Amino acid sequence: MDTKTRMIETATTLFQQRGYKSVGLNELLQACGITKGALYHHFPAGKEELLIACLHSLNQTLTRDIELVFHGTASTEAAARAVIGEMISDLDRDGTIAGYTFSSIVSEMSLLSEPAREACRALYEQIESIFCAKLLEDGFSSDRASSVALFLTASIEGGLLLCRAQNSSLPLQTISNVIPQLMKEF
Amino acid sequence: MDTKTRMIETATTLFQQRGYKSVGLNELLQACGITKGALYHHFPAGKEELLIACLHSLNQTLTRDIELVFHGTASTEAAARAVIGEMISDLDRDGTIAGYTFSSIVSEMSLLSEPAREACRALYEQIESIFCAKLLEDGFSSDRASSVALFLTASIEGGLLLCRAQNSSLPLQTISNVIPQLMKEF
DNA sequence: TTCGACATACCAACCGGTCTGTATTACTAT
DNA sequence: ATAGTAATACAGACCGGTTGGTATGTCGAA
Repeated sequence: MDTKTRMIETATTLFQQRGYKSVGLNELLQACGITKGALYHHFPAGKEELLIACLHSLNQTLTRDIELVFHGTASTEAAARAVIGEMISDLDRDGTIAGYTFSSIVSEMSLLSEPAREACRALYEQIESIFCAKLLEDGFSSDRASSVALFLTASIEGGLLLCRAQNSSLPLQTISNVIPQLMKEF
Repeated sequence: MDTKTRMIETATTLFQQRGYKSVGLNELLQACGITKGALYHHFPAGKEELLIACLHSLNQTLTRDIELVFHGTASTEAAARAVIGEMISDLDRDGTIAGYTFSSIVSEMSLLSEPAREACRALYEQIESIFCAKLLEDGFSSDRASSVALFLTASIEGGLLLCRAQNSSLPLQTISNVIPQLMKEF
């Protein structure tokens, strides 16, 4: 794997786990096994440009991962619960959340960097659109599909925050169990 | 108002808006209109001790504010929507979210400081317990009440993240509209 | 005259970022 | 085919500014 890709992948995980400011440049470089020369060669604008690159990369990774799960499941409900299930087992195994969230980046950077905020917005939009497409397949109306998609995205991201605060995967488990109720047409 | 209280109130808002690391000590002192002497006089352990104090203070403020709304409304559904309504008008007025959330602190500090994580956990627990009590009043079973309370907390906090990313209050509006569905007994 | 409540000067460590040096690869002119 | 050159891909020393934190000084009230 080339240096640039390795940098992005390593940095993405660090940023997801601990946010932007908390991850120092030197620590980042050490984790990637590179030097400042390499960083500023590939990302002339420095740390923030790397962050944006990480968010774009995350967009593709996340899209691929989620769509993979979605194509293998029947309903949106089952798909959502499968996604949450993966998050739970990741969390129980590693003790930390990285793969599916970027809440730390959103909350920290939305007021600080407009490009970063925009990249986060696009990421959420992408996730919502995948949920939304599946909901339409399930026969939901366009309006309700987009509402429920947003609600799913929000509750999963919020659930992750609760997991972080409790240092446990139970909140996500509860979220997963309540989701069916949300899916009922009426 | 005495110095210590003023410090806590000012710092709380800053931490809520931008997280912990992003708020520099000097900036904090300037915003509070004090000097380092005062800070380290009242909080010998420094910045982190101040953060913990902010979280404890936030716990009381939030409890009071939410309970006030809850006592004035009939159902949990109406109460939750009223709380969200306040968040929306705050957001539309100030352009920034502070009063009801601490997601930036959770995601940034949960791995970094155990006391901070614990304080955040207690905060969420407190919020959930208020929702839960009202749900029990509404006749929900104990199990369902705590599940729904957690779900409400998560989706509101997640909705705030979406608002931050979109720089708009629309996500919370949608959340508010979908909540009734969640409340239906079945 | 002691003690709480600060103010202020100062500090080492660290921050993100720049600069210059160098090895390797790619291209090109003869 | 080969010598010359330019561009790429780093490495690592260095920089000014900022960080959180400390030590000492001041001053009014008890």
